[in-house]
Formats: sequence, C-alpha cells, structure tokens
Amino acid sequence: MQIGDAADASGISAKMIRYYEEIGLIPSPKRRDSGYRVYESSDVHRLRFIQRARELGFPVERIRELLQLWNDRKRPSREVKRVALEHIANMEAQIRRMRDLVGTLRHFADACEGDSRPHCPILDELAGDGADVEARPQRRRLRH
Amino acid sequence: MQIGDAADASGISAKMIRYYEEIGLIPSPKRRDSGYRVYESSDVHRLRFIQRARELGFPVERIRELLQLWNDRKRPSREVKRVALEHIANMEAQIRRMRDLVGTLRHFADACEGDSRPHCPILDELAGDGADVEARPQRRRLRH
DNA sequence: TATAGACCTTCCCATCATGGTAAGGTCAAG
DNA sequence: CTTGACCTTACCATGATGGGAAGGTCTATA
Repeated sequence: MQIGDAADASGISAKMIRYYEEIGLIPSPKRRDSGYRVYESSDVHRLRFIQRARELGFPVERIRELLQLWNDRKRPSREVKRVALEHIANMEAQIRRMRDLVGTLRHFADACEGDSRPHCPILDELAGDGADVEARPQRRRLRH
Repeated sequence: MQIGDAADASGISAKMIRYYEEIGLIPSPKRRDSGYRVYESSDVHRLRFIQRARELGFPVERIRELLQLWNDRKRPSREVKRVALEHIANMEAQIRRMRDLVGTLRHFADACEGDSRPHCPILDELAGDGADVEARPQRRRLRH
C-alpha cells in the first residue's frame, strides 16, 4: 500500500500523512528501494483514529496523548476521560467567548437602522464615541 | 508621539502597529530624521477603532471595509450593518459547529467510567470499533 | 560632556494545520 | 518504449501575533 492508498483509506491527505510523520505523530513507515513509503493496514487504522480525533476538534498535541493511551492497553480510562473533558472545557470556553461577542455585536446591529442614511451606531461604537482619545503628554522616560 | 505612546494609548502593540502599516490598514506616518515614526492623535483614534473591532472578533479584512465606511461620511448605514451581520452569521456558524462537536464528545465521555480500568468507549469510538479498515486491494491505476 | 539605558529601527523566525507548486524520480499498462 | 499516474523532497503561503538580534537614537543624570 502506498501513500495515496493510505490517504484514500484514511481520509487524510498524503500531504498531511507526511506531515504527521515529520512531527512524530506516526512512525516512519518502511520504504521501497525507490523511496516510496509502504503502509500496512495497521498504519491506516492509526490514521483513521487520528482523523476521527481531528474531526472532533482535538488539536494534534492532544491526539498525541490519545494515541499513547490507545497504545497502552493498561491505561486507566480516567486518563482518557480527563483528556476528553479538558477538550470539552476548552471548546465550551471558546463558545462562551464567541457568544458574548455575538451578543454585544447584535446589540449594536439592532440599534442600526440599516437604511440609506449614514448614521450608524455600530461605527459610533467602534469609534469610541467621545471617549478620551485626546493628545496625551509625551511619554515620560521611566526613571534613571 | 512615538510608536510606544501610540501603542499605550490604543492598546495595540508597537509590533502590530507596524504590521497594520505594512498591510496598508493604516497610512504610513511621518518620520523624524532619525526614522522614528511620529503619530498624531487622529492616528490613535484610528488605532482604537481597529482595536475595538478586533475585540469584537472582526478579521482584519473586514476591518479594512469598516474603516473605509467610517471614512466615507456619506455611506449608507445599510452597508455597515451588512458587514456586521455577516460577521455575526460567521461566528454563529462556528458556534454551531463547536456545539455539535461538544455534544458528540460529551456523549462518548458520559459513556466512559473514568476509573482505573482500561476499558474506554472514547478510545473505542476513535478507533472505529470494528469498522472496515481492512487491507484493500492495491490501488488500481486510473485508465490508460 | 560622557554614559546609561529606555526607546526606536529593520530583518528574520515561529506559531498551527493545511494546501499549493515545482522539479524530478518511479512504476505499470498499453 | 512511451505515457501519465503516482511518488519524492523542498519551498512558500495562510492569519495575527510574539520573540529576538543587531544596531541606531534620544535624553536624564553623574
């Protein structure tokens, strides 16, 4: 099996398979005399694991941990669950941040007529609308 | 006012101010004989606009549009609102994607005992759990 | 006036995961 | 033997940001 077959079978592009090899996420496969990489079905199995984890949004470094746990047949499931829960917490934090942004922005957008007149509270808000952006005294050197 | 003052006043690092100049988001300021950049309070005003837009998650290219609209005193507010609504829609799409991922992943995590035993449905799921990942016939050359 | 040191300049590199391209070698079917 | 699908490595780009090096400028103070 050469790299294109492994790519088709795993859903990971040949380009990314080489990259994962380069960063040590997957072992370097055997080579033919020509230099062509040769993959076994166990390699494809590993690649599919990686692909599913990527689909779930795990960053590559988390996947590195998951692969180690997967290879260790005696791992406590606690550790796997910890990795998963951390990832969930990260995503939820990001979701919260984005929801806040959406809420704020929608507030401004709601206040905007959206017609042909130029007045626009969105721009007013971004412009700071009278906040003190006046000339400040020249920077003063910090001690010495 | 030199770049460090503008950075302090706007909340944008000196590094990023130079970058925004390089990509044409802000005009090149005057220079002293020494080459030092000289900023006016109007420049700081513009930088604060940019900073607020970044805080709201607008990508730089959207901010470029917003700055143009801001400078055009006759723009219809419709156009500003369109940019804002597009950004909201993008963020909401991203939030939806992430919520789906969290839902799926939490489903797996809930099924995992998270104790000292090795059995773990999360890894089982990632591993494909009996999906057909068997050796496939060698790639066949496409016609010719 | 000389020095210290805070500040500025440009240039290059790294991030993260991915895609693109180019130049060149390999392989199998016709 | 030719064709062309496939492989190899090496480099560049993304978006927005930070880090650092090497070197020049400015000003307060000894």
